[in-house]
Amino acid sequence: MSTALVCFQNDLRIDDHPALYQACQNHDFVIPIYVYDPGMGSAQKWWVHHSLRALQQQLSEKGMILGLYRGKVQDIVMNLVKTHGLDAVYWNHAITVQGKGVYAAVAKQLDHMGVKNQQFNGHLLCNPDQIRTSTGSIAKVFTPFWRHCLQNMVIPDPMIISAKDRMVPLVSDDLDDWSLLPQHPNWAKEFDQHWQPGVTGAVKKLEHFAEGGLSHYAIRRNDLGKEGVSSLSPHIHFGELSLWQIYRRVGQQTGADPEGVRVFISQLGWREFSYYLLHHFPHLPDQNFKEKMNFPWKTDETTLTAWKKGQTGFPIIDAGMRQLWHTGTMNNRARLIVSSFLTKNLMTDWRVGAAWFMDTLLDADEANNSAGWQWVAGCGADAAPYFRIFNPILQGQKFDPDGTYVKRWVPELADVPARVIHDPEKIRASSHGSGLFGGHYPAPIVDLDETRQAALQAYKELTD
DNA sequence: TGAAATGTTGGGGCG
DNA sequence: ACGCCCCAACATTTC
Repeated sequence: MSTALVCFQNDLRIDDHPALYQACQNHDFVIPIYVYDPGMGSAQKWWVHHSLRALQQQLSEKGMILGLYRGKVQDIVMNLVKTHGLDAVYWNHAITVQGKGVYAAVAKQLDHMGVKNQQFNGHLLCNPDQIRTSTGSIAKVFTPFWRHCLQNMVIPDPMIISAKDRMVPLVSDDLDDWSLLPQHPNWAKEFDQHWQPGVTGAVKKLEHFAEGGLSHYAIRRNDLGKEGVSSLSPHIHFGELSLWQIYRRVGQQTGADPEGVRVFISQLGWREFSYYLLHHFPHLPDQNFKEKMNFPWKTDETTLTAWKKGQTGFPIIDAGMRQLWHTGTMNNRARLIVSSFLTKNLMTDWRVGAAWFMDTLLDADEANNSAGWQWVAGCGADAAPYFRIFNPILQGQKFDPDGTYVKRWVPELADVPARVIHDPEKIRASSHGSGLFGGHYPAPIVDLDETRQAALQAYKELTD
């Protein structure tokens, strides 16, 4: 009789889980474990609590009991291996910089002890070591990278595990003891109106999107007032859906507009590109990808706090930041607008914005978040040119023309006509302006034109 | 996955 | 009738 350990990370599913699948194929008993990382963002702690509950249930139905542990992964794994005489340890490749280091050490020690250990790709569509440009260098531009991926991609058949014989539970933590849910105050109280963590909720979202929004995705993804996006990102981040499952599902959707499918799949491509960059440049989260773009960042706690709280006086910015606070997510277009505003109009270091997103976004992801912020700040791979500065008024008028998005998240402006709602000056001049500014909605915290010119000047001096 | 400044064109008002 | 000017509307360039 042989027993294997399977280490779960952000792959909280049981199907299309290569490590779990192999363990179940090769061994009589399988012990799945999850080790908690207290460095996780606050919003994600809420998610992972519920997702682990769901995973426990799913594993239990297959005869497996999820062990929950805190502490150093290496100590925990070695202790289990020695105490229970385990025959093998399996896991999907770690995808964070820290996780890679941790698991490399685990593999080394297991090798040293002569304990079988195997790692699998559970998170990516392509092996990042196999994608190169035609000259053999690391790809730094999205389009050729993604074309190469699409050509090399192999989507495996579904990996479905069968039930194992039930084991006696190991001594492990109780999920409730981790106190992952916020109390006093419970700022996550609205989250469950928007989200159902775990595979069941993930599949519901995938089905809903494939049958509905997918066809119109190419256009509506930018439409802030409509539910045009898939909202799958937290489920993808925690690995409740495999990329292969998503890829298969959208490909099978009959009658879907091929352009919608193509654009949606290309979003998986941007994720893939971010992971590729992080794999080859482990400093992506803390250093400029383009080293020379070391902007003269400013530190201003007052404007930073206004940005975080959605009190900048620019309706589209405030709507985005409040959507983030209330729901743990933000429309991608809105992310571009608020991050351009923070880095360019407020001249705030992109790492400061990235840290706030890591703490508040349910889908916060080291690779995507770092690559995205660097892209906006102009120091990333295939980045927006430094002079591309979004005007929040124009962006609002363009992508939220009837003001639906602003009115939903900034209720102070609910009665302001759509014609003026994105422009603070026009609101002030309208009959609704009196009493609004300086009252319960803030006046703009910066002058758009001045800050734009200042940013251009600062960026220009970098290149001189 | 920009915005603003600058350049060009063409219709219409007007002397 | 004709040239001139104005200025949208659109295109191009620049940041």
